[in-house]
Amino acid sequence: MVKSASIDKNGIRKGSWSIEEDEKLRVYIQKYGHWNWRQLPKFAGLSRCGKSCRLRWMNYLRPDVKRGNFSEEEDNLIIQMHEELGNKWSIISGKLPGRTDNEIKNHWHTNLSKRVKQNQPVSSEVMNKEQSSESSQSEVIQTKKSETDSVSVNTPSESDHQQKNVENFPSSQEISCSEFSSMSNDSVSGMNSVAEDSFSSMEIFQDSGSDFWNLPFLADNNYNQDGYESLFLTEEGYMSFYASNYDDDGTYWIQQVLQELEGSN
DNA sequence: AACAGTTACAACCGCCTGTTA
DNA sequence: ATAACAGGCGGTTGTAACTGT
Repeated sequence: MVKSASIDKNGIRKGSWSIEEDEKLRVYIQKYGHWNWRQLPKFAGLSRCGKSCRLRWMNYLRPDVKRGNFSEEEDNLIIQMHEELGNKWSIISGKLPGRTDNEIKNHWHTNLSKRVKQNQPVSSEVMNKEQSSESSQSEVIQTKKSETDSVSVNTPSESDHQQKNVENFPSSQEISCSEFSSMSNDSVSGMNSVAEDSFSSMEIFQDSGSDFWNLPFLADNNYNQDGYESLFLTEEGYMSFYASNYDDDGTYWIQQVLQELEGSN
C-alpha cells in the first residue's frame, strides 16, 4: 500500500519508511524535538530529505496520531466543514484531534466525497454497517502495525544503532540551552561524525541546485548556533504539548465544533 | 486458482506563506 | 525592501491489499 523504497540520484531514500527509519526518527524527535527539519535527518542518521521526515512524523509517527476508522461524528464533522471551508484540510484536521490533514484528505476522497455526491443522507444504520466491515479490516491492519512496532522497539541491533546515534548528542537533561550554545567545536564535530557515518558520500550533493527540501543538511561548519538554542525540548514538555490538545477520543471537541457550525448557520 | 479492477492510504511534489537577516 | 530560508498545505501518484469475475 506504500510506495516501494528507492534511492534517487542524490542518494536520498524515497518511498516507504522502514521500521528502522521510523525508530530513528521517533527516538530522535522525542529526545530533541524537531528543531530544524532540514538538518534533522543528518543528525538522526537518516538518508531522507527533511520534508520527508516532517511528513512521516506529522502523519504517522506523532504520538497523538489517532489511527483506525473514522467515527460517525468525525465523518459528519468532515462533511459539514468541507461544505463550509472546501479543501482546507489543515483547518478541518485542527478540529479533529488526532487526525492528520493527509488522513482526512484521503478519507474524503475515498469515502466521503462519493457519499456526498450520491446525496446519501448519513444514515447511522448504513454508517454502522460500513464501519463494522471497515473496522474488521482496519483492526487487522492495526494489529499488524502494532506488532511490527513492538518488534522494532525490541530489536537489539536496532536499539543499539539508535543508542549510537543518540549518545553522541548531549541529553536534554544533561545540558541547558546556554550550555549548548557555547559548546565547543569538538562537541559539534562529534555530532557531525555520527552523521558522517551515514553520509560519507555527502559531497555528491554539493552541486545540486534542487529544492532545499530534497537535500539533506550539508556537512558544512556554518551551523546556526541560534538554531540549536531551541534544540533541546524536553520530552515531557513536548509530550505535554500534544497531550493538552486532545482528549481521549476527541468526542468532546467534535460536539463543540458541530455546535459551532450549527450556530453559524 | 488466476487474473483484472478497485480501494485505501502513505508518500511525493510543487507552490505558498511567514520569518529572518 | 527584498532575498533566502523554513515550514506548511493541497493535489497527485504509486502500490499493496482487497474484491469480483
